[in-house]
Amino acid sequence: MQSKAFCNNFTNAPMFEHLKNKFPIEDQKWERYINCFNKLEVPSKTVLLNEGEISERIFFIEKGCVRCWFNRDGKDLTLQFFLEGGMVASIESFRKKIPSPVTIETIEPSVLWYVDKKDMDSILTELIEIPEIREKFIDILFERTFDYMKHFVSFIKDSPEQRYQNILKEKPQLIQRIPQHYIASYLGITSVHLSRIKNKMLK
Amino acid sequence: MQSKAFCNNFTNAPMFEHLKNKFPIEDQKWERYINCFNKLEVPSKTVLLNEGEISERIFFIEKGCVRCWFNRDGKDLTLQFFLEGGMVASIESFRKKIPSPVTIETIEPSVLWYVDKKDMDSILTELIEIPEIREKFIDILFERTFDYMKHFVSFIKDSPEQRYQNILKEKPQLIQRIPQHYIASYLGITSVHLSRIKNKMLK
DNA sequence: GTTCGACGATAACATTTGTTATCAAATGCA
DNA sequence: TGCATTTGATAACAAATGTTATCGTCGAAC
Repeated sequence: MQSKAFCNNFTNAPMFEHLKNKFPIEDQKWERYINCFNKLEVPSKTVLLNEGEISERIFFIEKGCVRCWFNRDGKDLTLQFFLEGGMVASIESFRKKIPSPVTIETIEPSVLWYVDKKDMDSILTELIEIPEIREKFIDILFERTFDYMKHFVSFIKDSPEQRYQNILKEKPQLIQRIPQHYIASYLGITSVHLSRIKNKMLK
Repeated sequence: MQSKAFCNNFTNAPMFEHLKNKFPIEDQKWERYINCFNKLEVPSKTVLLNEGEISERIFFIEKGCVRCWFNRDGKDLTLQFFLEGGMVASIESFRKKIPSPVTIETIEPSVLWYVDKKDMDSILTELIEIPEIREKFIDILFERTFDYMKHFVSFIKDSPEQRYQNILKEKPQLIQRIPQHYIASYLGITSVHLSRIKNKMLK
């Protein structure tokens, strides 16, 4: 009884509307899967995974913002941001059970749902047999890879100023919501230099 | 008759020993697949795919060395090198039938085998149904992604000098075989700067 | 053998970017 | 409200890296 109420509660969350649209799977299966999702409401600066730990959970973001970063000689280097609708884990650590190269941390008060690795593995094992879903997963994998490549290529072909303008054009929500020193770290420059760039762009 | 001789000829190539070890598939299937491979012997500086073209072939390297690069304001930016045993295509272009962001070019006289996209697609469609092979493909996909991430992370966390030393340690064959200005372009610096780095390291 | 082009080293100078320090404004919290 | 912390701007100086030009060597093509 309690489990059923639990389940209905989850089913109504916006997160699942989003997922159900993305993965059209029979309702019956969804009910089973939804029991593997755990809600987490956390304040800003909550660490979801520490650099060096092994990733045991994958997080789905219903509300808020998450940052992946690592430490290098005391400096804070940002690899990625995730917003509403995003799915985040240290995928290398999650897949290969090796220590995570990155820390995953909220930068806004956030509403998250997580799935434990063992649950996620069994869901995936089941779903991968369905050709349409399999195709979708492979697509997602490719898209992730292409995204990394794109970000990487932008590092070697564009100046920091151009990279900033790319973000302004393609992901303006990031500029609006994320503190500037994190943006600078994401662009691979110091916050002082980003200040200079913004100043120069005004003139 | 001719087709059979052709096939036997191919079967003996070192390339296929390598592939057969990597993908243990029944001999019968291999015979069919091997007919889709076409041998290509080319001199240095042969363009296999031009920036802007749509990738229609995937190349397997039996002997030689291949470079992926693109042009930015007349400058030559290198993304990757491939040596013997490597498999190269503009994967984004190959998968999505979009113009390739990179040029693919030999930098040594090379012996290659290529497979046309339509053949590769049908081979993959067949093989993806075999769970072990499917797992292997997904592994390969992940590994590619992790490689890109690693290379990318090294760009944001290491100095050019450290990146050069990483290559010296991890891929010394590249330093030995590849002209220095291509190495510089791969490291994201000018050849002048790489000269300075080497000079500094001597002292 | 001669010539031409590719490759690599080096120097002088220019530009970009980082470092450190200081201050002002905004924000969260008691 | 008021204080502490975070965030962002700016200046002065230092270090890293690019640009351009010159020169020497080596190997391939004629």
